[in-house]
Amino acid sequence: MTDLDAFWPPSVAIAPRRAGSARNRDAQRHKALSRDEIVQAAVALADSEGAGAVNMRRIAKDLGVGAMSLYWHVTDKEQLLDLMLDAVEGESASVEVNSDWREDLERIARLKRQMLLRHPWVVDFMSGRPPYGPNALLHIERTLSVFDALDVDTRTALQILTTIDAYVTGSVLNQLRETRVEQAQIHPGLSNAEVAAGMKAWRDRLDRSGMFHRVLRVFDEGIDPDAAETRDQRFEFGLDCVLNGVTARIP
Amino acid sequence: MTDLDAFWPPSVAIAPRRAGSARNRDAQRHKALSRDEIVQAAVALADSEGAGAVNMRRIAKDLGVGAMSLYWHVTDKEQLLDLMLDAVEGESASVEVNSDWREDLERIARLKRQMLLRHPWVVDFMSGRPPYGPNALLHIERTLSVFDALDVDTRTALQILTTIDAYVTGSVLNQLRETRVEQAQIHPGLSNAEVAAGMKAWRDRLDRSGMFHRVLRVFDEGIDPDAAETRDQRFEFGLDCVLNGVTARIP
DNA sequence: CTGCATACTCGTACGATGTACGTTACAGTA
DNA sequence: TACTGTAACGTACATCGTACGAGTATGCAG
Repeated sequence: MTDLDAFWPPSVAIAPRRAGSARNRDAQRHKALSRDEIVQAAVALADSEGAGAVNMRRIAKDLGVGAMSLYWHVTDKEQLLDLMLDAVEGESASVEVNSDWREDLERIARLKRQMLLRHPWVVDFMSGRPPYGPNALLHIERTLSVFDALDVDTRTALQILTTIDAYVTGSVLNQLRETRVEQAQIHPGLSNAEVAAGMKAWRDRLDRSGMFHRVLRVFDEGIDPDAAETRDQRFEFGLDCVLNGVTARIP
Repeated sequence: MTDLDAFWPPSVAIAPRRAGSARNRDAQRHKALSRDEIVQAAVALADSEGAGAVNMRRIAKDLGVGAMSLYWHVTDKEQLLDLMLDAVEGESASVEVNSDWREDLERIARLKRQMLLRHPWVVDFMSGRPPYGPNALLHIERTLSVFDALDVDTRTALQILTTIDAYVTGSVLNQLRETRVEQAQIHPGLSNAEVAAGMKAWRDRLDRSGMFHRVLRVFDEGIDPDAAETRDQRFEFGLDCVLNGVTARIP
């Protein structure tokens, strides 16, 4: 595995990894800690306990080391988050690309969605973080190859990719807003009947105000905009729209 | 102005506002604090100094009040963030709707984008928060009216709206990833030449690895995927794709 | 073997933050 | 005057990021 750290853009200051030089790394193999290990422990923690559980002391404990030991390998918690994000981007960097551009773009979109659903904390950390880490670049390189055989200029190809990416990201973000509120709701331990009663009371309040005729139609037609069963299908609906629109840009 | 608090869904526990009853509110008018004031102060703070600056002590100081006074009107920081989000959703709730559905949907999308760019902290707080506050409902009600004269079933209408919303949100999120890294970069005070040199060195590193032929094409064609000048135009490209795809769903 | 530099590890401590708890202040009522 | 409900607030504590510097292990030069 090549050292990908060299491929961070200059706008991101990724300090060189502090791991021992090749000469003495053998001699110190009994030392467990390395930057990659820290990143993976942090990812595992975020996966299992959510973004909120990610703190330096806890990561250190999971690794069986002191909290401050981490700071030899990463400069910051911020940098660690950057590394975490790029690490999971690597999961979809080797997506398969065939000859049918539409199928390829669909596969890329679904793969990215699955990645985001596997690591829901990504959307919590994403907002202020550099978008072009090494693995993200690998992913872009890979997905650009979809257009190799097509007569599409580079700029358009890139715009198509970012359009799809925007849809996928936004879609997962919305989905997570739904599911997390649901999960938070399980906690108080209400019976199904109580939940239904709560919904009905809400519906009636909206009704009495007279301001929500159309929203009530959604309600009364039995459409649950957050229904878990239709989540994939709703994603596919939007993806289909986006790709249909993209078709016009591809000869 | 009606009291919109009644319209929060049952999955969200919004405690009744603690403001004095109508009877004695007059008598205590000299007391400054109210929930709305707190929310507005928090929004103003987030607007001017970013999501990171939002903390209870600071909000209280801006209001000239003790930190713990806020907790009479708000149960949580979490709840305050919920209220902040819904408050800014209200800004686009009264979007104009005319007869041309495509123009309407474009206007709605642009308005939401402008709102998110005006309040960039929204994307920082959005992820785990309830999506259907009162103002969000008003917005949905309003935008559903686009389909009034069209022969589109409710479910499809809703899916079209969430598709567009997903694109807009994801697009702004990606844009903010770009701009924030740029702004962070201004700080060290490098000269233009130094920045260019850094970019060139990065390009050469990518080149030497031989793994990034297509990414380098983007580089060498002078395409800056984050160029500020083309940001609106890139948004419009994707929006156009999405709406073209939506057209197939509308008779 | 001794001394020393390098490469790490980690304990302590400080400032920032959310907020539980209890107290204080004041208005209205009786 | 005494009592009650509303609201503001001061103190204190747990949790977090991390600066600082001391401690330890290893390899090497003499």
